[in-house]
Amino acid sequence: MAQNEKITILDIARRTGLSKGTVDRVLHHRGEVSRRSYDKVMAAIEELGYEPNVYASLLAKGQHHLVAVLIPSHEPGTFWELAAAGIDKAAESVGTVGIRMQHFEYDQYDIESFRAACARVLDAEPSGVVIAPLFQDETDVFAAQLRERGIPFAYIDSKPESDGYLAYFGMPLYKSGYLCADQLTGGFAVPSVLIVRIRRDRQQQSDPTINRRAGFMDYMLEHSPECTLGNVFIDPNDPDSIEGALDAWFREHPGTRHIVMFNSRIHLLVPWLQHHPDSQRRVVGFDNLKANMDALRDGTVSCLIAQHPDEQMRLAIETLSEYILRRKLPQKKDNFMHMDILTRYNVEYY
Amino acid sequence: MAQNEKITILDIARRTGLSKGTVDRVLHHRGEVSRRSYDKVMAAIEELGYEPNVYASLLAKGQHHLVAVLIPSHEPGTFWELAAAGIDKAAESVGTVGIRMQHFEYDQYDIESFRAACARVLDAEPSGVVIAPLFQDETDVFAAQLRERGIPFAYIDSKPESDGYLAYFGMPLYKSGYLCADQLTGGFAVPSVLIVRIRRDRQQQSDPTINRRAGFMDYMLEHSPECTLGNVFIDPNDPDSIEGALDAWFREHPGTRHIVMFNSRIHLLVPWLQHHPDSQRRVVGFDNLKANMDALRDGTVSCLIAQHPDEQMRLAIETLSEYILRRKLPQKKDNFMHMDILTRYNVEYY
DNA sequence: ATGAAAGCGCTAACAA
DNA sequence: TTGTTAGCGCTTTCAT
Repeated sequence: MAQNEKITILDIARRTGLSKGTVDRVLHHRGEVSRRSYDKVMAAIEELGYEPNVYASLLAKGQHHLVAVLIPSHEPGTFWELAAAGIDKAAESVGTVGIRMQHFEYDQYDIESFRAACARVLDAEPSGVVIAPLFQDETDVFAAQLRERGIPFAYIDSKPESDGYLAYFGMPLYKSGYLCADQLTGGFAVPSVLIVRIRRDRQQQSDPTINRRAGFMDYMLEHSPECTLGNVFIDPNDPDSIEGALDAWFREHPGTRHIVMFNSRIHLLVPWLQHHPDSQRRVVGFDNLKANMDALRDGTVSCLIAQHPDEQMRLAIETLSEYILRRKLPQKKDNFMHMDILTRYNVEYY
Repeated sequence: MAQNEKITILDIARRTGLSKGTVDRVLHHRGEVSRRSYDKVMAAIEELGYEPNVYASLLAKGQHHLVAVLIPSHEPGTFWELAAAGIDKAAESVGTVGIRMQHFEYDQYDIESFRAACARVLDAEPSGVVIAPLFQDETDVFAAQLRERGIPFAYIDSKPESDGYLAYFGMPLYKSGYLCADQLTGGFAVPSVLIVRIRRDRQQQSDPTINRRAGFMDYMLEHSPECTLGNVFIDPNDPDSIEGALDAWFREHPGTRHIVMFNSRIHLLVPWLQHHPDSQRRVVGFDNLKANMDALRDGTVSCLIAQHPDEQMRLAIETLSEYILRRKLPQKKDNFMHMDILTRYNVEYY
């Protein structure tokens, strides 16, 4: 792969009878070069098989790039905390190549804070940015601004409809719902399933789980058409209401043995589940939050579908780095990532 | 994390009243330095928070390190082909930091070829080596030779009892058997299970799956104590014998619905399974070989337990690189890696 | 449009 | 034991 002989710009300068300076100019397409010289240099590069020495280049320009990461603020124990952890991992691997990272957080329930964070990102003049987009329209606006400035960007977790991004890393949502249904039912027909959902108040905030729910529904339709699907809405900030809501539902439908949630909050059900044990019950949720994994370990939750958000972050950052440093485009633009099935028997090393 | 000011060896030379040369000497512990100077330099380094500039270093010494990878030869479609793929991935990430990779293959059924490969590795004078050890004793011998020469090494997939390695990356074998049993039975008691094994002829070749089998047995004992476990041995090179062996077994035990293999060869059963369809059957195997994943997709195999051997390889190489370049020890020496559960609903993006 | 030359931070050979 | 110095290959002024 790598050339064994080390051809330097000096070699190609000599070969063409030009100087290092001119060679450098054509190498970086920064004009001020006669057509004739340009061609000669290109020919020599081709002929000699020149490959730039990255270290020398980096050393000489002493330049450090900045990659900005724009994600919802990550309180401990939340999904975004996991993603944030990926920043540090990535920093380790690309930090050595002259890329620094800075993260900018916003309140996922406050569109204004998102706008403000975008502005701060632009002020920092990054060479690239990773975006976890929760507000569709605002993200499009921001993406346009980035494009205007020629700043490459990548999405993680989800992505808006608009194009122009360098890469996307995330879970295939529809299929995750399908997989979830299979794990919940084991492939057998079941009489009824309880879907627990978060009550979202107001706002254009799109529900990120609709696609997942659709996949789930389709699986059930195909494999368990007789199944009754019940919905219960809870308020994550009011534990009592959760107990109440579940009590109410089970009073009506005591036979339900299958419970599912499509977001990362399955851990909210743990208290109720523990007060009402049922060895025949199956509970499936999403994402490897600590609280969720604990519930898996003690058997309260049967299965979790997870996706290593830190890996997605790392990949996004590395892809961006490759592009920034060497203008290398990713192999695939849309990278749908593997969905991990977690049970009590394989959580340990996750 | 990263220092914002760039402290160079010149800074610390000035600070201590010494020269760059001396600073460099203490930085690389290459003696010829008075105790007094040494201390002063160390103090200054600490104080100023000096961090070496990797590019400058790499540029100056123009040296490229070699990491040797010693694995069984990887015919297409085998487990080791997957591991080998990780070499290229790692090459991408550490290649930019002055580390090249070279792999040395051996015949996993021929101890002599292993010895020969070891010799070739030593000849190449690598700065580090990754070993996939299949021959316990010979590996120990080789490890000793490496230690003698001060060459760091890491194991992947499995590791011998002896110490002295830098790191290990692999699957927790015993637990993988346990997990496998859970996936096979779904947690329910089952009447009988057929275990298909590879007939190994002669040689001290340790069976890499014994631990896995032990984990499996223990699970069954706990959850399905009444279960009958049958063993059938097949010869991977003789497809006809496979059909014959299975036919024979099922003639005697027509009620068996659970089949498992503890190595990566579950795909060998596909022809037989397809000729004898049974929608109630569950078949579980290991490793994400293409043939296995195909069988998963078409429903012949129910579940695969996999481990991304390419990731293990990548991690081993990166860990070695960190050590070679910066003498940085890995956080954990023994890295038991996550076991992935693959079903037809989540193979697609694996 | 092109060339010359001064670094970037570190290494290593050579002097002292 | 320590200091000096000439590169490593590339970038970037500043002349020309």
